[in-house]
Amino acid sequence: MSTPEEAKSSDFIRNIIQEDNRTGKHQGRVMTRFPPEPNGYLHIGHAKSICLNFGIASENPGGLCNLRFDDTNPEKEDVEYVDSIKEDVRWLGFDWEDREYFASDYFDQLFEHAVTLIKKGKAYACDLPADKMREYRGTATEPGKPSPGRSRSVEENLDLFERMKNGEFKEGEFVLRAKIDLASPNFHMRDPVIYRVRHVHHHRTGDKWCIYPMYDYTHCISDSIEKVTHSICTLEFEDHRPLYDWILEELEIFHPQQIEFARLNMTYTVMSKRKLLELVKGDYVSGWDDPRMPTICGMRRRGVTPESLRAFCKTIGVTKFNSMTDKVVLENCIRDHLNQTAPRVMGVLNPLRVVIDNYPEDTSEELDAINNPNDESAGSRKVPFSKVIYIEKEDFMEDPPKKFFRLSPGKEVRLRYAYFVTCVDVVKDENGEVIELHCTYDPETRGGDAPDGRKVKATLHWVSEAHALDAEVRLYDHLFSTPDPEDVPEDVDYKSNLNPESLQVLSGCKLEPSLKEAEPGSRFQFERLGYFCVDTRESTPGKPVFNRTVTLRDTWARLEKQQENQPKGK
RNA sequence: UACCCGGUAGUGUAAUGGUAGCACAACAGAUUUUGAUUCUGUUAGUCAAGGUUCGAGCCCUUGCCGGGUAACCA
Repeated sequence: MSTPEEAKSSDFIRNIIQEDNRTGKHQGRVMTRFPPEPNGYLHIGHAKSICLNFGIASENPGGLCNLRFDDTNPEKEDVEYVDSIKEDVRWLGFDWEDREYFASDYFDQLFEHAVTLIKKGKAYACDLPADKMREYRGTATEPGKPSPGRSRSVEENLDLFERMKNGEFKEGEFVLRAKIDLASPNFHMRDPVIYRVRHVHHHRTGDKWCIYPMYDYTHCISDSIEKVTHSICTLEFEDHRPLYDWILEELEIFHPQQIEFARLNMTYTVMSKRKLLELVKGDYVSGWDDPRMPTICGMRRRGVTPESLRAFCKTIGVTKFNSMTDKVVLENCIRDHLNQTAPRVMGVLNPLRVVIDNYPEDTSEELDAINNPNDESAGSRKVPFSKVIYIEKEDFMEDPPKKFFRLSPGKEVRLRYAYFVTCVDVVKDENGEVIELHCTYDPETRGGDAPDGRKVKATLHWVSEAHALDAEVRLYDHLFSTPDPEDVPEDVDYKSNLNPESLQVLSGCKLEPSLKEAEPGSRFQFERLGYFCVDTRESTPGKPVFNRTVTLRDTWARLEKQQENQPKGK
């Protein structure tokens, strides 16, 4: 028996591993790794990779997944990113125990292996400048031509590489190249650079090195050192696999299998680190953790749960096909989990004052409200009710269309957990805008049921004016207004697709008083509206701030939209 | 352009030569003190052409379409 949570999910990668286990390829051992470069914050695409790598490890007996920082480019990397990555992986619910590695920890071994390659005549020092090297590499139809350094002797190469390490050369003066095949149709095999000179400080190794290994060279050896059995990466590395294999074969060391899968694309957002960094640096968003960002920290701040992110990753699957996942799939996973776990409360975002004419003055009463209909153990709470309350502006229409069930003159509705009320008067300001309603209530309907069995079509949420907690509420919409913001003509910047209305800040929202004690980060369902959480950065007891994580499904809004689209409706 | 990879309902994915299934979306209905949730039902798919086979989404060939690669980034 298996619960839905642990239901088996299979994909082509898991199938390969299963087959390897069956044939005893690695004696049943399964070792994966999550290898981020610490040059940015993790986003939901990384979550897919994290869930894949850690998930596979946990599904196999004795399986392990390492966290390894691919930190071979000190110019772009920083400890700030290292720390955030660790926090995000942990928050997502995964544990790498003591297996926290850095490619930079392997710099000595990497150097020795390069010496081995040189001694085998499989690597050489090359002093072609970058632009010349590009030229010498050839084109799609023409093979590359050998650089002058290609024929250097082993001794000379050994000496040159040693001097590169010792800092005798300026940046760009020399590189170390693998000697493979200048005529290969695969450009990565046309004598790729494996070491370059960089006189820069590294966030971990300090000034010890002035030569740094390249990704292709570093990654396969790092995997090998860690005895990774299955090295899972994204599709753009497919063309690198022959190089990955070549290096390990020449070095005659443990040979992991590289497997590529399609990275995640999602509608209404961008996923490239470069673009996300641009949005942060250009102040298009408030930071990496802006709740509109697809970053893990952004979604965390928005109120998304790790459970729903994991469920999402399971839902989208793993393939080699480039696809675009609809954002509603994510939203659905979020609603799914929050619906089970979030306590219900009442909050009015756009308050409309309602005076209940026949309710006694200077008194109030406490009504029982259920905390979570999906979780009996969540219990109930008391909500204060009094003569003046607020309801949502949207819940009243003076001249309602046919299917509008909510409040309008003469209509009776239920106030959730309270009473039936009937609208008897509408107060307007000089502009004709409704500013206050007068209602009467039926004392017999206390708690929300009519003893005479009469029904109402709508139940409204409300907050007592005298007891209300004032709060700021931030409503978020898609960061971009088009489903595929990167799909722009060549002369157009993707940022022109930024949604100018992605953030809406509401102040003077009225919340039920129980929310006074809400901890930063805690999540609630505001009944009939959506899921909200207390902002972890800017909310204070004196000035509470709530973020809307996601709306509830809203059939009425959809109907309204349909009517708008065909104004000829009956 | 050369090379590599891919193409299954609107979207995301199963089917390892043997009944094309699931989820989301959409639509219709039931229930409902959240127009939520829940439940039921409906719509809708193998890129194309040829070949192999008793049998092809799956294998082969060609074409079409999409993506990737051509940094001293990862």
